[in-house]
Amino acid sequence: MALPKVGSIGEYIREQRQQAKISLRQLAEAAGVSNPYLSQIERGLRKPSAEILNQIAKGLRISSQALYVQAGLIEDREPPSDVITAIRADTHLTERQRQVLIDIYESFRKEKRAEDEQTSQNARPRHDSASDDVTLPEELRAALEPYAAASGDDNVTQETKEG
Amino acid sequence: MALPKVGSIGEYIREQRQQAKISLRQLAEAAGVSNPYLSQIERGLRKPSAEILNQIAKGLRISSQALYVQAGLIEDREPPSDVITAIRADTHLTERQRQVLIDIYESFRKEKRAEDEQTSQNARPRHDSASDDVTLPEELRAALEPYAAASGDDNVTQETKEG
DNA sequence: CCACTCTGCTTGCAATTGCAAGCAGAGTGG
DNA sequence: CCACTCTGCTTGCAATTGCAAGCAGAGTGG
Repeated sequence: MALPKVGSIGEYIREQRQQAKISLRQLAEAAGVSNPYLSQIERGLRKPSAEILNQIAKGLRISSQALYVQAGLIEDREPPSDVITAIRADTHLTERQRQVLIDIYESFRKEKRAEDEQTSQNARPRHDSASDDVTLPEELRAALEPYAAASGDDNVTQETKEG
Repeated sequence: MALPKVGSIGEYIREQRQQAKISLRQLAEAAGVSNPYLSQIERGLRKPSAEILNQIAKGLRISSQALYVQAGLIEDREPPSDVITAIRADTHLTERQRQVLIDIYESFRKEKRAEDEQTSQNARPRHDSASDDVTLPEELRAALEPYAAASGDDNVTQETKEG
């Protein structure tokens, strides 16, 4: 169960190569690997490094991802459906930024939920403003205050608020 | 230019690990590799196989793709902002909430990029305190003002900025 | 001080990768 | 038939991976 089917990567490469009507040696050259090695990879006798895999994908002009998925190295297209998952997976953010985004998102969710409940039965006092209101709970307002409140100064305070 | 920087995969792993506040041995165990090997990978002395890379990604609970991109094994042609996709697809948010989240996210991205350029020179750990400044550009501060600053005013603007 | 437990790193070695060289079979053309 | 050129495969070996064992330093607690 652990390994999807590591061996099948070779078969897959061979299939793709034959479909492209190119010889083993041709692909080997295009991919920058030796032909014996490619032969062994296709037959499952060798476990190519990620780099080699990538070069082969280039040589085949197929998506590297397709190859990695076949190799069981990528979970087959992680569904980005979940906002939190996407945020967590986003390497372009700092951990702190991630946390803030998630906090905001969750507060939005809570708020929206409460709002939805209101439409059926009256639960909470609500702002007059009809559709567009976006409120943040107190804790989050506090968290955002440094950014939203300060208007005159560009330099955000260096105050460290731990934990 | 083509290759981002193959060696940086190790640094990237180390960064992610330290950000997650786990020790080398802990990650090694979580990833199912030996601690000496992980040490060598992080320092760029070893070129891990695709499989190992995948396990490490799992251990770090980050996207395998992010790691492959870092390793220069995937062309990163994919929009790295699955976050935006996820936000757009989230039916539990109001349109206004979505817009705010996306705005914040994008400003974070800009900020992080600038920060990375700064720190790319020295491979040192960042500020010890995780208190990293999370700043928002002026336009965003303005956008958030109604929520963070004042609580009484309902008069949300009707201006629709079609994007 | 001493024992214990973390931290990451170094060493030495079996296992594996990756390739140069070469083999056998099929096809082409003189 | 013979020479040549494809096809993919096998062999043997240097280079590399990946790990068990162990080291040194820092921190904790008796």
